[in-house]
Amino acid sequence: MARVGPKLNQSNTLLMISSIYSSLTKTEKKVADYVKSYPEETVLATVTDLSEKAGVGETSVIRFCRKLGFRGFHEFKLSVAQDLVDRPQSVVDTAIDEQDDLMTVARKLTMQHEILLKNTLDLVNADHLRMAVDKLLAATKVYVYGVGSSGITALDLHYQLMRLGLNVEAHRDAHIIAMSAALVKEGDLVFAISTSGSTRDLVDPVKEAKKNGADVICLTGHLRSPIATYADTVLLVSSREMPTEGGALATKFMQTYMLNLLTTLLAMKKEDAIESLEKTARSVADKLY
Amino acid sequence: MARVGPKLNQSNTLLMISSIYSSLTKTEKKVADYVKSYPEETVLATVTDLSEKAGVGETSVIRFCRKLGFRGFHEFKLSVAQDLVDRPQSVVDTAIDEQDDLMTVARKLTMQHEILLKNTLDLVNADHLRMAVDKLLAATKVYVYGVGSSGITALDLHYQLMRLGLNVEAHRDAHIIAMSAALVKEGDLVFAISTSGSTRDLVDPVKEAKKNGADVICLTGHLRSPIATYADTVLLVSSREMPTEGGALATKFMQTYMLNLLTTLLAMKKEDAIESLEKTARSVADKLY
DNA sequence: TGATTTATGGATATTTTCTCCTTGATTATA
DNA sequence: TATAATCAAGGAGAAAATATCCATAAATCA
Repeated sequence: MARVGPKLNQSNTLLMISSIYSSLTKTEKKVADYVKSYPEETVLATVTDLSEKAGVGETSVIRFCRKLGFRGFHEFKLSVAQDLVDRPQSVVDTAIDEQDDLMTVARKLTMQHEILLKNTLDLVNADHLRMAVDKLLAATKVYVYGVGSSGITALDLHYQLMRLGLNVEAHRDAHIIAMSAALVKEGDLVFAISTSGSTRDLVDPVKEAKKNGADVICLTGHLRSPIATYADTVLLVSSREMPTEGGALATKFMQTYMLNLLTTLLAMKKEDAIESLEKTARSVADKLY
Repeated sequence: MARVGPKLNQSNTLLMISSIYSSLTKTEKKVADYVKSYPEETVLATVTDLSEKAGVGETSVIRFCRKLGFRGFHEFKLSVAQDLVDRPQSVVDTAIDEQDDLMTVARKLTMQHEILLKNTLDLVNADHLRMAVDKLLAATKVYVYGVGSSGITALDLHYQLMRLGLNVEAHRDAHIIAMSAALVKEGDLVFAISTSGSTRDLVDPVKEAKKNGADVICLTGHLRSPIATYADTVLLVSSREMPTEGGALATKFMQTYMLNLLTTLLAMKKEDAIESLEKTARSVADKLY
């Protein structure tokens, strides 16, 4: 018979079976029935397995595959396997439900994170971002401040800037931040991280630092917050709370993204960036098994 | 080690190859390279074909498949076929160029992060994730360990678990980790974070902790790494080989995602989770302007 | 350096796929 | 109704593919 057949990775084989079902012989229909009922088992079966399960001869199985347009049993199985991959659903509600199973939660959470990413991209202000990069590269010394969850982000930024070879110091103790800010000089850069933008322990030191002549960049989720008012450069991340709960989760994630963006741009602009990265990587190489 | 390996129709095999790439032998890497470069050809090839194309013996091809967790070449091909469905995206297409302007970099980086998210979703092993959640909730005390960049992630996890009301402690000093691990008891849970999975300062304490009867969860980018071998539960995130090519950035980002997933699931399963979150939020409310 | 482990591929065994051919059933035709 | 012609179906065994075993080479260790 003429080869009507599907090319791998194109049409839906299970559907195809239905469409030619009426043109199949009695025996071939048995095969078709089994395959449609148990596609997962079919994918793992051999010709002999399938012929037994369907109650037909092996030859009939092969003929069935040929009739569908495949070169043999092997190609047929490959195609059924591809049908089993769940394709991305177009419209999905990403709100996590109490009784969602684990993988559903994972999928929905991934989608939520994707949406957050897109939102933050919309919030990126090219001028402020460029300023931030230039100021970081120009600064005599960079002081990163943050408390609570943002304090940990401050450590992340410190880690990344240090690896790029910048002169940087991070603090997440309110008292030490206050003292540090009292000592900054012109040419220094303060990088304040605060999700709310209203944290006293950060707002006061930022005011102090500005008075002392330092430049101030802030990373926050709220544009109209005290800290954004005092800062010279504002990096904004999406602060929209996630449906389930934790704004904290979303915020941390978006802060990480923004730091990556910043680091990437810095690495592109700083000549010896790659060299610094390699040096730091080598320095811990012998700590591996 | 626990078999995390790929179940058909679940994880992304091409990605899995990248994640264990460093643990492959020279010959096996040849096979991996060919498969990653020509997945379409691979799906239609026989063992002999593939061994010739890759320039290795047939046996090495079979061994390669087994190493990935498949029963044989057949299952391996089936899984690669499934990967080829509807996945034209790759990080390569969004490679950042030297002369890209700032917003282009931002857009490309966002895309890269989206792809990373999807990739890590493919790597999520439901069984291990469920185990991780249950063990975290059941543990008398949770010890989070990490050094370097992963040490900062350890602080993040500590922050999130603490807010959920768990009994948790985090360490990122190699000596203190070693001492802490020497003192863990049955009923305790060690949560080890290591991108490479080969960091001595973590592998040794993990061994020690296991000897002392503690359960071990690890968060790593490499499935076939020492730490994954010793751990009872493995949480895998998408990893990239080259540290200079943004590997470190990607890792931090994906670790954050995985922690969010874990935290979300914990919050869903733990009765007084919301209450704990509210309590901790109120406790810092008066620190705002 | 010699000993021991690990990696590798060729020879070969085993399994699986596929072809050939016989048999039985059904339909068409005289 | 008998006979020819066509078609469906499966078993036997050939062909092809996969997997195992084992000898050898390479790497690592003591």
